[in-house]
Amino acid sequence: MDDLIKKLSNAEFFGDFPESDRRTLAELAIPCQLRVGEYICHQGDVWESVIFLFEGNLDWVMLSVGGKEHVLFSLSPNDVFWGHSIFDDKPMPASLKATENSTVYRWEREAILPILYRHPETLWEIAGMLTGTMRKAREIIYGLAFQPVAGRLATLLLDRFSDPDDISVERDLTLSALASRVASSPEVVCRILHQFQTEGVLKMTRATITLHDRSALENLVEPS
Amino acid sequence: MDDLIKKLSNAEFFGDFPESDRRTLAELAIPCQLRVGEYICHQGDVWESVIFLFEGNLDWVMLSVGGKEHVLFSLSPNDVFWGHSIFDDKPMPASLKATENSTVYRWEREAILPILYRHPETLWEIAGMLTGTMRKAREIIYGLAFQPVAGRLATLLLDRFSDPDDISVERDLTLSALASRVASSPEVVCRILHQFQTEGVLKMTRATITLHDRSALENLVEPS
DNA sequence: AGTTCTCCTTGACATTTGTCAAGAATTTTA
DNA sequence: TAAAATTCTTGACAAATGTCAAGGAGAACT
Repeated sequence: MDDLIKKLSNAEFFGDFPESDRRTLAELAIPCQLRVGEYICHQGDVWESVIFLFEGNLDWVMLSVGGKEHVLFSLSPNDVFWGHSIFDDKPMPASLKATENSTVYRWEREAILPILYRHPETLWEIAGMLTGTMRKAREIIYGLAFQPVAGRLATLLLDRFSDPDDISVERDLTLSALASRVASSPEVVCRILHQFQTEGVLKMTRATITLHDRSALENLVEPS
Repeated sequence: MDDLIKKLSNAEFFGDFPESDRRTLAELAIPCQLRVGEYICHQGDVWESVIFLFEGNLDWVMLSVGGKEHVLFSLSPNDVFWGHSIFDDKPMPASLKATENSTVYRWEREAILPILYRHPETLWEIAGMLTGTMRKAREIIYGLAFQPVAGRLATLLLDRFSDPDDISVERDLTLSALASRVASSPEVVCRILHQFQTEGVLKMTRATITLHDRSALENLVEPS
């Protein structure tokens, strides 16, 4: 419990609350343990909750009628996520799925609203956060509308190699996982990665990917 | 001026304000006349404004490096649009372009904030509106990630034929305009429309499109 | 009426992407 | 350690889409 209060002090929105409010929050929090593959919210459900990801990793994933998945973004420890339904009472447009065993604390809308009302400036922060999410969505649309799979994959890789000094990263995502992030198939992703390797852009082993030519990837993003 | 005040009373957000605040808003409003093809805000600019579309039509359009355009949605008369920069001071992710000669009233952030602060509940409405925009974005991503061009076009047509009784609509969008809404090319759109016609789904003349088989379009949306 | 311009239409072709299938490599489970 | 399951890899092929080019049809302008 004290652990939660402490973590909340570094969280978005709640970090600026007075200690007493964080204590109240911690008392009201509903803890949830999720195993890999489990969902905390399902696309289509009305889900009027806020969650704080204590530990683990959650993917925000869209499911198609045909059974395909598209992962739009991930939540990392310390992230706060506001269910869409809180703001408009409508069903959730995607699902939250655990990709690791995760610990989550959840608040129902009715529980958290009274606390929120004590901090009107938080509403501005929420508007800012929602705007940020819209910007992320815009980037995804841009990629899908204007870029081929190779370009989207390049963007994804550059994101993984965000530290300019780190030339090597673990291959912690399977080809299927990569594919569901660039809206393609594992086979196509496999081919493109090997093509990158052939061109000397990177080198793969089963466990790692080593980047040899960062600028080649950067040029792939936004070519034409 | 009185005309503006009257129209504002039917607008989102401002409609619930007391008359006096609407009057203040009208006084602070900066009127803008836009001719077809002109922009009121450019992708990349920091644009801390709110606008009210008095008359005309604006497209929210994304520009690619390669010069292509993707229209995500349109604003109609009486719509209120909040520039992203208002909430996070960052550059706009897309542009607003007039597709008809339009009359717009604009408020700078600093002008409108004091009024907004008098109505805290408006911030909830804004959060709801932002959530609605995110839902729209989600639909676009869904279309791009999971549906072929024909499916996206079917969605667009069904939207135009929203009234079940109206079997005929004007062809007010050129093939290029249609293409930029489904992220494709005019040629492909042309072919698909003619294919629809061949299949008896609809009938085109130069001026109108007549729908003959609504369910065929509905089945195209979400096939697999 | 004629010219100019934009838009529509179509064919042909290249490129990209999706899909199926099969086998190899690796990891997990028993 | 052996068996089972998953993941990776590749080839072959089909389908979807993009692009170029050329001509026709209509609208706008002079």
